Amino acid sequence: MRDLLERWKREISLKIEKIYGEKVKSEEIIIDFPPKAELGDATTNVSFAVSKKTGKNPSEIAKDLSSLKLENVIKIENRGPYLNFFIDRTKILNYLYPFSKKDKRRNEKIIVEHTNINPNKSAHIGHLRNAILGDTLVRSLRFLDYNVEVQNYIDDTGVQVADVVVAFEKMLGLNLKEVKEKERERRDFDIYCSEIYSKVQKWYEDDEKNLKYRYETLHLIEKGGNETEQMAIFISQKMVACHLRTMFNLNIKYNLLPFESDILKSGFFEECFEMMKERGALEYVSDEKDDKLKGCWVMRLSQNKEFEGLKDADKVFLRSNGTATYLAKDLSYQMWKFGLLKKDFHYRKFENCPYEIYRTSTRENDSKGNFGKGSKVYNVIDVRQSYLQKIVKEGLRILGFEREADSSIHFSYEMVALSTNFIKEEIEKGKIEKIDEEELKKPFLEMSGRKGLSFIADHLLNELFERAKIEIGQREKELDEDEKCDRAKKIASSALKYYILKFTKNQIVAFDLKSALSFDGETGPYIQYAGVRSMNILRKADEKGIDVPEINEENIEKHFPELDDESWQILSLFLRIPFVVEKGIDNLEMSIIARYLFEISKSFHNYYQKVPVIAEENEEKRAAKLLFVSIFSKVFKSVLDELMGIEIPKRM
RNA sequence: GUGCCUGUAGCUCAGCGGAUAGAGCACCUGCCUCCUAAGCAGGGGGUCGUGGGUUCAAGUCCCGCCAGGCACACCA
Repeated sequence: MRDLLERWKREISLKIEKIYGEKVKSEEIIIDFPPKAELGDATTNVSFAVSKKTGKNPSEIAKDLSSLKLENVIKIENRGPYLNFFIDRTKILNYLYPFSKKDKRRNEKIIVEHTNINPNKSAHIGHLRNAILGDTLVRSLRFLDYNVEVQNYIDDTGVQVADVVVAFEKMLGLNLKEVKEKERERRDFDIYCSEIYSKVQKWYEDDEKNLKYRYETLHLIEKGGNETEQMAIFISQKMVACHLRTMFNLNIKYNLLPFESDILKSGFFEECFEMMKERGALEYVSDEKDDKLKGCWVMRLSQNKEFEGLKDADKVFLRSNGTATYLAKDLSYQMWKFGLLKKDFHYRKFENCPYEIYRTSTRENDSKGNFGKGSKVYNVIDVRQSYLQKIVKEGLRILGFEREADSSIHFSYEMVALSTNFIKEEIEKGKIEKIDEEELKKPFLEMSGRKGLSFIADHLLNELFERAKIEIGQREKELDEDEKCDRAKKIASSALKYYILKFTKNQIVAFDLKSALSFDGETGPYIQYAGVRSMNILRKADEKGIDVPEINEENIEKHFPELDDESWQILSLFLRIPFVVEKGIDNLEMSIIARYLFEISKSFHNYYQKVPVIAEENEEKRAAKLLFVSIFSKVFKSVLDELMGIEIPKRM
């Protein structure tokens, strides 16, 4: 399709030169899609550009240009200043998905990092937004035939996990064996850990003396070779397994789990630190100086225009106690992703996962792998970390890695907050503790683990699942449990994904349970239902012994001249798929893709209502319609799956 | 203080400088003997926060203002 449009542009450019003697380069010509289907399959407003050069009336120009002859175009209509193109329907198979995948993009590897949930808490709806946006980006890139590696970074060091260990060992007095038993008892181990993590925070507040356990524990974990370290490893592994399971339920998968502890042990930081020093990018704040940063190695950014006006433009890289800051770890990791470090991890399979996934390792006998070395890196991280992402990028630039700095893309999006209406309902149900009245006057509140303001991903998915089961039960009384669960799972997952994806990235999602649980209107199930309806028609045809023409060029040439406009208009929407996906990626706006799929569904529902297929009396026309439905069904199903990981249930 | 984001229908939100400003929800009216209504058709409902500017054309671009949110740690 893209090649075809390029050829059109060249033709249009030549024609303009021939008529007016003015040159409008083919790159300047924009071929777009008209706002309404009856206006054709493609459109251009090139007349305005010509008008600018010649001073002629744009509508006149459009009229002159409508005499063009373009490849596979059956009719060109001028409507006011616009030129509308109507494509030869019998040629659609050349441009329809599955497209001939001949792009030369395979050599390039793109790395997408998303999800990144700390292994001390359960996934909440904020993490869902991250994972769903990240996964849709990954799917879109793969759809356009890019080679993509998905990484889910695990921050298993630092106080987060240590606090859970303190909770088990010191607050609850459990040893490793007992913790393992606890894990076997509770399938929702992540939720249990979140709970005790929150309790241990209070435990610290109640008696400051308890804080000493945090540092003792941190020290023991760092030193290694003891049961405390073993417990920390056990907890983070199990937590990660829980997170992977939650995301797997949404059809979201990863290729590699880089563990922060491995980054530290592999010496990435030291290598990066040396390079930074060599480039003179770091400055040591000497102990003699009366500076609050004395004893630290800092990145001086105050001279940098980008960072003007900051309160404090010096970022600590190495703390005065000799440990690396988040910035330092992140920069080292980012460098590794681009293959800029000499050092590399070892790799081994991560067990406890329903599909094949690797984790980083520092064990000498684990294998070498072909991870990292990307040419472009997308980091899916919410907008609150923009500042740090900017510094990481600047770090690459300072080190002279201009290309890598430019190829480091922060996919930033707004947070998920809780709508106060929802919070009020939860307070009434006793699920959330009472909070300040003043706070409740705002439209939404940021989630906070400390205040207990959060909504757990698995709980939401469960509510959706149960609701779907009820709806299914109302429609089909005698359905076996397995089939019912399978359908409910697909419906719940799509409802959740669409709910998140329909928002643009800069819009704060003020989470509201009622709209999240909706299956009507602009929702995932609505989209799935369009697919189900197309299958219903085909099934009915089969039951009645009506022949559905096979999808091939011969049949299309034979039947499509009989095709009604309504059918064609839906197929015409399919022609835009690669352009829509590309636009989504260029703008990092996944809602474009989601809403486009909703638009297609809407046209099909409309068609289903308006156009009888099986009941069509004219056999020729019926064959054409059935061929259309068959194409719709196939393409729609594969596009939904590939772009959003949404599967269509057998029936709804 | 500096920077980023948001402001469009009662509510939640779409709207890459171009065709009559849209969708979903909510409300009202119709449509199940039909390819199952998780659907369809129709209706009411808008000074696109505000004041300037650029343009043949501005909800969209530029500047100012107002209102909300976020970020700027030896936390990640």
